[in-house]
Amino acid sequence: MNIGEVATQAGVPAKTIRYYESVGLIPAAARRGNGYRSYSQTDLHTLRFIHRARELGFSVAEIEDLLALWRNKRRKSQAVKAIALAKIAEIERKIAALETMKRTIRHLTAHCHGDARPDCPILDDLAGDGG
Amino acid sequence: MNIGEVATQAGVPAKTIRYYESVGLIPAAARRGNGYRSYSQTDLHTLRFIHRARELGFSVAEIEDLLALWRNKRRKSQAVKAIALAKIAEIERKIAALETMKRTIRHLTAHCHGDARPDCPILDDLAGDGG
DNA sequence: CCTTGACCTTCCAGTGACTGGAACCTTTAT
DNA sequence: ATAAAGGTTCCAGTCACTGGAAGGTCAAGG
Repeated sequence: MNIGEVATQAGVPAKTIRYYESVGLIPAAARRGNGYRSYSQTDLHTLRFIHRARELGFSVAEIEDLLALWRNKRRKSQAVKAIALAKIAEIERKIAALETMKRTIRHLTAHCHGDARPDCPILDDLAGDGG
Repeated sequence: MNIGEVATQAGVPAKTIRYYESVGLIPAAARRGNGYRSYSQTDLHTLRFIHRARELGFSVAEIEDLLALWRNKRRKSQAVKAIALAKIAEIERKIAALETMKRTIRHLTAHCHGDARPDCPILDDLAGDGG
């Protein structure tokens, strides 16, 4: 497969695949006589793995670890589970931070008329007049 | 005030204040004879406004709009409220995406032994074997 | 007078994970 | 012959800083 086809099949832009290669997340692809990159089913499988992990919020660095574990038939499942649980904790922290932001902004908007008048407690509060 | 003091008072690193100036978020500060930047109470007030808005997840571009509205005594409060409500919607989208990630990862971990054995449904699922 | 240290200045480079675009080559179809 | 669609490389930009180098300024202490 050329890069375009594997990109379509894996759901990852061709440009991004070249980027993954450049940063060493995937090994350098084999080349055809014309210099085009050539991908196998295994490469496609790996790219799909990466795509799914990225969707789930894993960083490229974390995916490197995950890929090493995936390829290592002797890995311990606890190593994988630890990464997943840490990611859940991180997601929960992010959600909590966003909930706090949301509550605060909602609170600000609650007292703003939202009409043609200039009076706006949102700006006053952002300025620190109210906290 | 020198940049260090206004930085402490506003809760924004000096480096970040110079950055804000360089990207035009704040006007170029007045300079003393020795070339040091000099800040007024108004500048401090603006920096605090920016700090608080950043904490609440507003981008620098959005803060530019908010600052323009803040300075404009004839603004309509609906313009401010619209930005705030759009931000709430954006935060809600982010939270929903994170919740989906969390549910999926939690689901993956639920079937992984997490022990010394290599068998790991997390990796199998990431690879697409199960979805 | 000299030094030390804290503060200030500028500018350049790096972060994460791409993405856009230029300039060019190859293949396929018309 | 030519055009379109694919491929190649490399450089620059995104966002909001942050780190660091190399140097100027200021107040206090010996």
